[in-house]
Amino acid sequence: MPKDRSPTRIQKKNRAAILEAALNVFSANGFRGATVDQIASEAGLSKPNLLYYFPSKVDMHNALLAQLMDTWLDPLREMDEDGEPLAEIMAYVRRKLQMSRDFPRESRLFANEIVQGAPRIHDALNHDLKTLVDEKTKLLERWMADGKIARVHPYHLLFSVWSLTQHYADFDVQVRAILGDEDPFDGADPFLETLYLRLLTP
Amino acid sequence: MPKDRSPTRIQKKNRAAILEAALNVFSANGFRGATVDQIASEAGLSKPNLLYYFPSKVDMHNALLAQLMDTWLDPLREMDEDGEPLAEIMAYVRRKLQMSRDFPRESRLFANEIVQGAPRIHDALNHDLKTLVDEKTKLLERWMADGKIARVHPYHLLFSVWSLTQHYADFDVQVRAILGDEDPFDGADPFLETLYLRLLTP
DNA sequence: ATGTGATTTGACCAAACGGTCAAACTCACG
DNA sequence: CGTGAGTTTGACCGTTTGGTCAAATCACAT
Repeated sequence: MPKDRSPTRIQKKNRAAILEAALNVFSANGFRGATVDQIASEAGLSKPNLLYYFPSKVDMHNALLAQLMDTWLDPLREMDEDGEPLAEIMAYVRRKLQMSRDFPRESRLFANEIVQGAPRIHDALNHDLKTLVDEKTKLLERWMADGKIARVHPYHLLFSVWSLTQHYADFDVQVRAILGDEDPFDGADPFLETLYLRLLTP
Repeated sequence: MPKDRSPTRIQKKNRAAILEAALNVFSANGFRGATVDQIASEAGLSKPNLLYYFPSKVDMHNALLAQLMDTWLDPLREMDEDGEPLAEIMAYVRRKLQMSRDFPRESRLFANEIVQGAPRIHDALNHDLKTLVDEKTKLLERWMADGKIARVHPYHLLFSVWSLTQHYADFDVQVRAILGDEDPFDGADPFLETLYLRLLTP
């Protein structure tokens, strides 16, 4: 087992390679669908070598989810109470859509986990996510009370942002089956712009 | 193996029980995450007995997906070109949301399949779905050209309906983590009503 | 009741799985 | 170069998995 000391050059390289491979395999097959052999082969390492860096399959999965949770909530965290309300929300939507474009595997990792009941991240949902969401919905409600944006159910407003943006990553196969060669994001960007402008302009 | 003749009373009962159990297990764990033993135990039958009715795990999964594909596309099929455009679309959204409420397991079965690249229903997406969608988007474009509804990208309009409605079934755990005791659909219904009214009113 | 086909099951199998371990190899550093 | 820690692996283990099979039981038409 690698020591707790500062990681060696080799440790850094291999840990990164393993997490990269694990992300590919977990996001494409779900936790139970992924096999350690598959991750090992994708990382270019032997199976025992993998388990030398991560004691078990669950550990790899946890490492990915933990590392990801923060990144995933960042776009919402950045919504600024001092900014122009409508512009802040539109920017949030744009950041979320950008994450679906740039990190589709991460999005599918979450989707897999949540569709199957989130057995491994239930706590994070009820604490980290719930806390942040409650803070930001208060902000949204203030903006609505001030007449800066139209009145809608703030929780469902957030749900709509999540579902509309993550759809392009999670249901990519379906989207491409319909669109053919057309780049999904070329159309998604102006569509969401229009949608939220019409929905939220007071 | 049961004969091809007209199914006996016992065959009907057991096939139904198996599909019901399989739907529970597949939708909660994905294809690879589900085990035949689990389905058998949930159906109250022995494993060999299960495989007497369905020759393999894949066959159970296929039976579910095939049986489901039609049901799933029905709400869109019912969108009537002779109806009032805006009302037709709003009714479609309501039907889709109702399906998320009434058939969350079916929704998650699809979600699991598509998030993981739809390996088993690629063809159905490219034929059945694509054909129906192309037919209905032509209708939407006609309505837009006639000024009956606002101009938006028709494909992305359909994506938005799918993602916004199915979100309540597929991401149920997350939605409930945020909403607490509040019934998700109580808020979803008026929210989507408002959203599509504002988006599509010309 | 009896015979025939439909139904059910305990015992079993080979492959795939997550994980272990001792032995071998490599690297960095004095 | 030598040495000790860090790294790698082939062989192996127990369990789980999808699936098989022969034998036993059941349902029902005659």
